[in-house]
Amino acid sequence: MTALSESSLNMKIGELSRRCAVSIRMLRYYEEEGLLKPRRTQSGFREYGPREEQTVERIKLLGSAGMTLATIKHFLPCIRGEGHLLEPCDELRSTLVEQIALIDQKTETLMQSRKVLERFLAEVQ
Amino acid sequence: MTALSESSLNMKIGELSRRCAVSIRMLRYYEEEGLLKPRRTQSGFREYGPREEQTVERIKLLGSAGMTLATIKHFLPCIRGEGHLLEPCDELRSTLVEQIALIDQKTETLMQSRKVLERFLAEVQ
DNA sequence: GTAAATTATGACAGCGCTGTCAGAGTCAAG
DNA sequence: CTTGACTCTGACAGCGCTGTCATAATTTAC
Repeated sequence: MTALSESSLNMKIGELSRRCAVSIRMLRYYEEEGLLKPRRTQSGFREYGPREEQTVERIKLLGSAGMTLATIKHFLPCIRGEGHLLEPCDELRSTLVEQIALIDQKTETLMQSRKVLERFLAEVQ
Repeated sequence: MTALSESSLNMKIGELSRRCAVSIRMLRYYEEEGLLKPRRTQSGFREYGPREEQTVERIKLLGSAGMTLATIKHFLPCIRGEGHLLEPCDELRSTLVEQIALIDQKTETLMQSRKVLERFLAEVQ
């Protein structure tokens, strides 16, 4: 029987992987890095529930914002619900500001690079 | 006598490093990757001239545009003078277009990330 | 009961540089 | 000739993931 339970209360890693579109490798890696702590069956298989699924979604969200797992791990406890923040944690606030500044800096670098390339391109025409 | 020749015709790696502000490690790496082929003294020391210095400058320029050394290596022969392109090489043209598209894509990703972070930040306030 | 699918752990590789360290030879100045 | 500065080669480490492979145990399906 293929496991396709809707609100899977105890998925094994394969199903969570499918549902979250995150590779099994990465799910194990999240655990390795301390972002996920699934229960285990007697035989040692990982068991994930909705809570873990939610955590993975949060990780994906923050990850898509360019945060490293280490940073995400740090602030995972500050996050709740559908991406809403829990504690008005000052540290989180300043980290967010830093991250944004970092992004702006990277963007600036990319714009510089683009200029250089455009200049080259203009010369090849 | 500290070597500070103006138009150094045969600099050793240390001087080129200073003049180009590129680490010795990287100069050797450029060579390893086939971007630079300095002469050698009898004892095996690398000797660089203005030509090599110019090459390094080009590498820096293209590198600042986000190109990998492999890509730079590929098109180094197409470049001349102060960053002016030599052969109106079609391949170079399309590579430049690709690189620009890549940059735009990265920029787009960064903007997405920024949005996510901004949204978070707004919620912490 | 047996084969196929799934899981477990651990380790190695790769991206594209970049630093650093070790061991040895070379060059310059005093 | 000795010392210190410089160079040589080769190799390992790290960034932050991410894939993959090997070996073994477990579970599932027929």
